[in-house]
Order: sequence, then C-alpha cells, then structure tokens
Amino acid sequence: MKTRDRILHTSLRLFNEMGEPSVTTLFIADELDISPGNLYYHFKSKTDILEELFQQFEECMYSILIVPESEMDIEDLWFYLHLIFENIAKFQFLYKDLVTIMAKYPQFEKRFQKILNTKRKASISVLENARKNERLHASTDEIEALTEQIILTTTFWLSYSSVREGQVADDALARGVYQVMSVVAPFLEPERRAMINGLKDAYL
Amino acid sequence: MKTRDRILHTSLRLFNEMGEPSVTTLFIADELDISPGNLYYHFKSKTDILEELFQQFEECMYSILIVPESEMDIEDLWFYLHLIFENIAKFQFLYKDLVTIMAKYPQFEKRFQKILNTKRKASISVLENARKNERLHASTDEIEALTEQIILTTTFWLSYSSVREGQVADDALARGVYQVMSVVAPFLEPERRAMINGLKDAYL
DNA sequence: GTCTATATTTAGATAGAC
DNA sequence: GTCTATCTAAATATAGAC
Repeated sequence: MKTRDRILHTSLRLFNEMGEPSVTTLFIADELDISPGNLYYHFKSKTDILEELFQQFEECMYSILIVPESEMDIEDLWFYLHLIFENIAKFQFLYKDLVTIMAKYPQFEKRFQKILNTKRKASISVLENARKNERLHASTDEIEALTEQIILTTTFWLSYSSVREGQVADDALARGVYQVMSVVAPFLEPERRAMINGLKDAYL
Repeated sequence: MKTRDRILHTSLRLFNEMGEPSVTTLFIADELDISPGNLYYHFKSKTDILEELFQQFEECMYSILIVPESEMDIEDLWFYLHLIFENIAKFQFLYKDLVTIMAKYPQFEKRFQKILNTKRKASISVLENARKNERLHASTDEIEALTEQIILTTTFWLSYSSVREGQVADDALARGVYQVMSVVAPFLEPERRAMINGLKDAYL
C-alpha cells in the first residue's frame, strides 16, 4: 500500500474514532510512523485530505442513491437502509461533527445539501410509489413529514448514539435501521406493521 | 449591566450565531470593546464561560422538565414542546456542535446525558399515561421507539435546519414542534390526528 | 476593573539535506 | 520519497502599569 493511500486510510480511521477536530496532521503522521514533512509531501494541507475523503463519500453515496425508487418493497427498504447506514458509518466523522465541519470547510456545505436533497427525493418517490400500490396509507403532508423524519434520523442517528452512550455501540447501525422502520410502520397495513415490530426481537 | 454579565450575554449570542468553535476569547472581548485582559479578569478561562452558560442551560431545562408528566393532554403537549424548543434555541450553540463540544469539554458529557435520560423518562411517562386514557394506541415497543424518535428530533432539529438551509430559519422552532407532533399523530384517534395535520396550515 | 504588552502553546505548514 | 529542523499564525492566557 502506497504512503498516499495509507495516509487517507489512517486519516479516515482516526477521524471516525476521535472526531476530525481532535486529529492533527502531526498525530496522523505519528500513527503512520512517518514524518510530518512526508505527510505534507503527499498532501499540501489537511483540507486536501478532507477533500479527497469527502469525494470518496460523495461517490459511495451517489452510487447507492441512483439505484432504486420505483420497484422497492418494504423488505427492500430494510435492506436499502442498511446500505445507507453502512455508508454513513464508514464516513461517520462527517456526520458526528457535521455542523462543525461544514463551518470549518464551507466548500462541503452545498455538496452535502445536495446529497440530502437527493435522499429526500428518493424517499418521497419510494413512499409515493408505495401509496399508489396501496401498501402505504398516508396523505401528501404525512409523506412529507415522514420523509423529513427519515432523513433527520439517518443523518443524526450516529450522533445521537454517540452522545447518548459516549461512543457508537456495535449495534448502533441495526438500531438505526429499526428506528427508521418504526417511523414508517404506523402507515403500513397491520400485517406489515407487525412484521417490522417483529424485527426488533429478530435483530436487536 | 456589569461587565461579567455582559461577557456571558455576548458569549452566548456569539456562540449561537457563529458556533462555539469559531468564537475566540479575543473576538468576544473585541465585540464588547473591552481588552482580553479584562475578560480574563472576570473569567480565568474560556472553559469557565462555557461552564457558567452550561449551568444556566441545565437550570432552565430542569425547571421545565419537573413540571408535567401525569395530567398532560395532546394540546398541552403542543404547548410543552414549544417550551422545550425555546430553551433549546436559547442555547442552540450546545446542540448545533453537540458532539464537538462534548469531546472538547468532557465535563459536560454525563450532565447532558442525564438531561436526555430525564427527557426520555418524561416522554415515556406522558405516552404511557395517554395510553391508559385510551387517547394513544401503541404497544410498549412502539412507545419506546416513539420516545427515541421524539428525543432525537428535539435534540437535532436545529442542527438539521442549519445544515439543510445554511442557517436556522425564523420558523425553525414551529417546524420542529410540528415535526415532533407528526411523529406522535399516527398513534392517535382519527380526530386528534386530523387536528395535528391541520396545525400545519395554521402555523406554517 | 481595565488597559497594554507579552508569554505560552499548539496546529498547520515549509525548507533543505539525504 | 522521506527526514529533521524550523517557521508562521492563531488562540489561550498572564504580568504589571494605571
């Protein structure tokens, strides 16, 4: 593995473990047993490391978001949410210090907003489709509020876990998926609603 | 107004407006047209300013949280959520950079967790009570998930607004209250549910 | 209580030898 | 590509005069 890639890899791990504001360039270099000068040979600034990681994040997220929309069932939703949450967990440093990072690196703000908007559109599309197929019973206002709730929960679930328990627990992802499903459940037919409530015993 | 109080007052305003990480002691002093030395005469460190503001926050929050529990109706909930959200907005700097601040000032972590736990207990108590009175139709698991959802939403609604729109809009509070109500609505009787959905037209 | 001037610390970044 | 040594800038904090 080349030094440049090791820097990216270790930076991501340290950011996720300790929070981006606590990780200095010197610390990254120490962790890799290389000199600060060497690190700055490969990246001209800390911002450049962030920029490359943010690009990776964007690519991962969009590759997930282009897939679905029309032919998604509730079982697919469960699986799909896992994909989203895994990607969020992979770049959790972005989410945990979201407001701080957006203030410190304003070049990311519009791009993150665009991802949120894409997610909102995907969510509304899936829910409207489920309504057409009579699997979801909700008004347009309810679908809008439900979408806000889904995006808010996916975005801040790891922050919430981390503040609540002082760290992100092993089952935080599964709990996040369950939590989002529990928001959708009340609008489903009784049998599907029971299925979601049953997921708690099966997975948590 | 004494200098010490002016420092607290202006610090809170600047933290809320710009985010705690962006506000230096020098900037606070400049804003007040006093010298840094004067600021450090009144507070021996930036942490001391934070400590006093956090205490104010705790007192405000607990004074709201001891009140209710048993005899609260859905109309009261609407009013009560406004109180909570107003207090959160008053100390929004804490919420917007929550994870960052908890990492930088670890002495606040347990105390914030205690507030979250108190809120959770209050929420469960109110919901269980509503179930007893047959105004809420939900299982114990559903009440638990609903409570998580309510706490998550109140805690991160301002962060979400701020990231989504680049700032906290004027109607962010009202939208937050509506959003929480919309999470509870599906578990209510049709007439109360319709009332909550009607709140959108009335207030937003 | 308040000021000016300065010290301390630390993170980010560069220069130049190897 | 990598190292050592060093620089700069910014933020926190202190000393001592008034």
